[in-house]
Amino acid sequence: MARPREFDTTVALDQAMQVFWSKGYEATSLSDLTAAMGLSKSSLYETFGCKHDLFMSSIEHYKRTVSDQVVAAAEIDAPARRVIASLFDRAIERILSDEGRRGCFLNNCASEVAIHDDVAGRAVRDGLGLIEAAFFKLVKRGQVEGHINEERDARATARFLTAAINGMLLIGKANPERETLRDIADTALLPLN
Amino acid sequence: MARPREFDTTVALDQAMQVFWSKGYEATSLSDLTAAMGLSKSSLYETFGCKHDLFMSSIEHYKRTVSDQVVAAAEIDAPARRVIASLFDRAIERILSDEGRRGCFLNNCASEVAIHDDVAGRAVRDGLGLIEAAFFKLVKRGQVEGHINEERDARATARFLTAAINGMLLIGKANPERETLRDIADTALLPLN
DNA sequence: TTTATAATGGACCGTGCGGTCCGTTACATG
DNA sequence: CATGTAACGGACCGCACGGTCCATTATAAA
Repeated sequence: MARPREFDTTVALDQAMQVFWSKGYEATSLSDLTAAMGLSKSSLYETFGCKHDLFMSSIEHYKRTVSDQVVAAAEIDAPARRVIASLFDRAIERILSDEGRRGCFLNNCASEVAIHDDVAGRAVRDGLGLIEAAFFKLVKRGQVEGHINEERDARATARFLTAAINGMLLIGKANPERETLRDIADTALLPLN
Repeated sequence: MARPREFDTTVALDQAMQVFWSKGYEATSLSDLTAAMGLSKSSLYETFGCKHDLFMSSIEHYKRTVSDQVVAAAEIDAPARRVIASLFDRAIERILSDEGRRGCFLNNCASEVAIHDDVAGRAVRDGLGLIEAAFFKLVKRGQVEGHINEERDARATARFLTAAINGMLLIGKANPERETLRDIADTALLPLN
């Protein structure tokens, strides 16, 4: 009956997300998107709607990806405190790789559009909530395991860790130096004592 | 001989900075700038050069402003630890005010342009260095005064505080809730113990 | 093989962009 | 008052943007 889609929608969405992630919303043109996704404007509009719709879908796609990774990390069979430390370590390595310098997509979105774009802002807040939830779980577990100070409020600590890792990613964009990032990560873990 | 300038260059530069700060570089048009600055395109080009030149001047203007404020704060006649805490408090109040939700201009620039624009990136790094330097001074003083743990490395702590306050500002953009920000600030100060 | 159908490429549109240019204006000087 | 000069407003330019539309194409079903 119909000509079948020659492209994988999820793959295309991922490619769109990569572009938004690297360039930001405003600086991304439809040409950038169609080039990266390998389809024409008409197909893009047919499948994903307008630029802003696609942007929102990209955020949701990122949230899915991140939440998968973060849930996976939270379930790693190692002391929770170690897992938290390794999340910071991994973030450092990512910043120092060329690809990682673009930081966290949610972070970028919060910075660029969260104030002016309520819809995107809410999606970003939800996404950050996923990260906070993962940290919360880990902090709780770490307290049970005895490696994290039980006097700390787990919610407050999780919120802090979310802010700290995002702050580190941000600093890393302007100043991708291992020593600086190491200092930030090491100090950020002190409140766990 | 010549018709004198009817506007104050510094004031106009400040107005340009406000626009870039609120909207970001890409989303700011020349019309936005001329409207805010109260002059025409030709005068803008005559006095400030192209959009990117004006953007760089805005960053420098911000650095001057910030460094003034920050130096002033660092010199306040109060225990350094208290000054640090009040810097976080002030940041929280600013985020919760409508105007403050746009965060820190350097922070925004780091997020939006630091990766793709080397010149701006370097200026942003310098600016963050000013903040780090102010924290460094305060930490050192706090250690002498006996309110900050002397075992802490002052440089590492200053770097951490810079990342933490910027992380908090970032989270505040997506989630401007007092309780969350309070948690972040309180926990961020624990490494001083 | 024919037919119905939907994805496709690319021409096309109006708009607003960053940037240039020049005639006009208002003043400091003589 | 006359004149030289520099800042000014705004018309103007080419371009790329986001978005629309439709003839063409390839295929699954009959």
